[in-house]
Amino acid sequence: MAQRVGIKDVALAAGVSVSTVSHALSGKGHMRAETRDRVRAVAVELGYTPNRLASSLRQRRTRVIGLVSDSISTTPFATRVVVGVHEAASAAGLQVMMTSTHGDPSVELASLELLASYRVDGVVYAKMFHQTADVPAALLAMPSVFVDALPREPIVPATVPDERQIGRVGTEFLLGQGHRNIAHLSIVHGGPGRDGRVAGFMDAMHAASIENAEGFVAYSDDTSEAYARRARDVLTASPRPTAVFCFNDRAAIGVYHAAASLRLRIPEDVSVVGVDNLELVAETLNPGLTTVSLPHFEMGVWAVRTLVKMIAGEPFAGDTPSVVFQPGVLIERASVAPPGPRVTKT
Amino acid sequence: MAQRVGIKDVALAAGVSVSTVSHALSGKGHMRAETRDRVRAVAVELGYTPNRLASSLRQRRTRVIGLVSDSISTTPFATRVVVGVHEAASAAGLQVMMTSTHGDPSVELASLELLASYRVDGVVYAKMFHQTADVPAALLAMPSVFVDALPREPIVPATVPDERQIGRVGTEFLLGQGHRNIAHLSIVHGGPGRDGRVAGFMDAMHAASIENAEGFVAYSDDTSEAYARRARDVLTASPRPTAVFCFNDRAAIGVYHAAASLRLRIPEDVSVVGVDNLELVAETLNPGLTTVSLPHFEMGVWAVRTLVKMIAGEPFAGDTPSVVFQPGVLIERASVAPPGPRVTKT
DNA sequence: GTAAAATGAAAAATCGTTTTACCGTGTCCT
DNA sequence: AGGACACGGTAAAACGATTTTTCATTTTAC
Repeated sequence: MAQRVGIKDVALAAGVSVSTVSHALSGKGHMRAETRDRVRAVAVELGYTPNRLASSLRQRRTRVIGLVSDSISTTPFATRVVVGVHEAASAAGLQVMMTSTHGDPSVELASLELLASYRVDGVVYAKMFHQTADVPAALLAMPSVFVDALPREPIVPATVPDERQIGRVGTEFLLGQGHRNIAHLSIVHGGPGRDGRVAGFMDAMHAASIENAEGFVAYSDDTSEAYARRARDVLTASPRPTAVFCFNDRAAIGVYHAAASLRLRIPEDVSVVGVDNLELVAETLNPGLTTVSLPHFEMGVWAVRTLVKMIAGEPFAGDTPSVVFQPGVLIERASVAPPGPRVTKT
Repeated sequence: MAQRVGIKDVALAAGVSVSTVSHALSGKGHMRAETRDRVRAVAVELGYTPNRLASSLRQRRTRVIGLVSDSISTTPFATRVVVGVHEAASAAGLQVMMTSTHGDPSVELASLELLASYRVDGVVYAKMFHQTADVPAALLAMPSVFVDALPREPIVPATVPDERQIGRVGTEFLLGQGHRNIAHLSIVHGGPGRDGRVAGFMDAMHAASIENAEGFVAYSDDTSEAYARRARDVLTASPRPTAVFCFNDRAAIGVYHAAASLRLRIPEDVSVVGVDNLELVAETLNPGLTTVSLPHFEMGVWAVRTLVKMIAGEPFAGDTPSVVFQPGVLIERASVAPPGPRVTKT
């Protein structure tokens, strides 16, 4: 009882050699089915628990992947990536070792070295918002994938949200409901997310032959209060927009507050669409917020799937595209109605 | 370049034996400082990365702990536990391997066996809401701690929220603001969380010499809509309560909706206090929700700290209390004001 | 009937560390 | 003088598996 039972004990009890036990359990070498079954029976009877340390040491693979993220939960997005990674890893028979770096490069380096010392089979390198990032040298020593970040040099596969499509989808939904005078409430300090969504907004507006769409874009700081102030400007413009497409759900909160203070009803007087699909927010708002969900879960899944391929086969070769853009999908709730004086709430 | 550099290569390059390298790097055996430094220098020069698999195999400890949870993110609480566990683990020089069981006992068993095969030094067993749970047999083989769950038999240390204190704190805050007619909106199907908070509510009311506090408790299903309906009943009672203490933030949302539909202002006409401190919700609501935060982060931290002690010393002995109750803390926002006709908004 | 090939299982090497035992040499103590 | 002990270091034995090699039997082929 003192020691755990090992392959050696099983061998002894079954009256065979340790190599035979190893083969029997892994089903590798050829052997009589009778022997195999007997060995396996003895193993479960003895309560044998394999030692993955020994196994990994010998096989030079651990079936563990690393996940280094600059945050595991300061935003719900990070959490979704984490969940996606875990689910896909679990499906592939992999465990994950997660480290959080708080965006500190020295912590990040330490994390990567730590993961290397555990000999993880690969690492998912995730950022918590869409950006361009350098590839840490330590990453090149092992299979790795970027998530929500574009490597400055295309030496590592990456996946990011298709911001332009996201901007288009949100806008097109409003256009489809008959809106023509649509404002876009965006942010002043922005990266690929901001630019892509603005571009997508323009795409959709132009495709609907609406001129001068640039004029409908307003820029704000990224806090609810700033959004609320800026939204007030937008909603007091003349002619007043019948719908607002927001950079994110926080901006949408700002619009709700501004609308409340202006005694405008949502969606009767103004429709609003967000981006993020923060469930807690979208469902807390009254009425529920229609919003475009960001593909963080999907990015996490994609990341470990391509990591698995890289681990198995050629390291980041041929058919693996360098970067894949994941689409967002529109989640309909109750914050959008056709424009016009008629109230269309069911 | 083909192979990673190991302790052997360092030994060769430094002209010493592998045992000497091992001692030099770990600082264990006695040796001339000069030798030690030279070996270390060679190690960094060669870019030596220790192999924790080999080290763990030999030392019979991995510096990895397992975290098995029935969910990693279906609620923000689970996420907070995860963060607490990671932070405390990182501070103690431990890595964590997390598995999600979706509450399925067979998955749970598989998870525990998997973690055992990786020879984790211990495991944190977390549930996503306060409950009493059986101790899986597989857990007994290694140091382990329960989080947000009381083991049916006291053979494993555990930590849970101090529900009674939480109920008391929320209620006392309202009493302190001068409220006397306080309703408690609770849930019909409940476990320790429900009972504890109701008891805490009673405690506070009785301590304020308010009779018949039971009469102020209303029970609802745990959905926003049900809460809203029940809250309507509560807010149309006569005399109308001047404040509502809610079982959780979702119930508070229901109160907000009911208040809106009854044209009651918060906090001027009715004050509300929640429990959970779901930041996204509390800050989205208008006005911001005053609520009692649940100690999930702290429970995660406590769990790995006591796990560390168990791993180091005597397995769950003497001074370790069997279960510790973590207090909640009141987070003040804008949903509470003194009662009475006067508007006291600053 | 014998050589060659296939089979089933055991023995030995290996993965990269840590740890124990040990070996000289020199110092200190009694 | 002689034992104990510190020092600085090395060799070798673990740790618990997998994989390669070896070896003794059968089977198959001619």
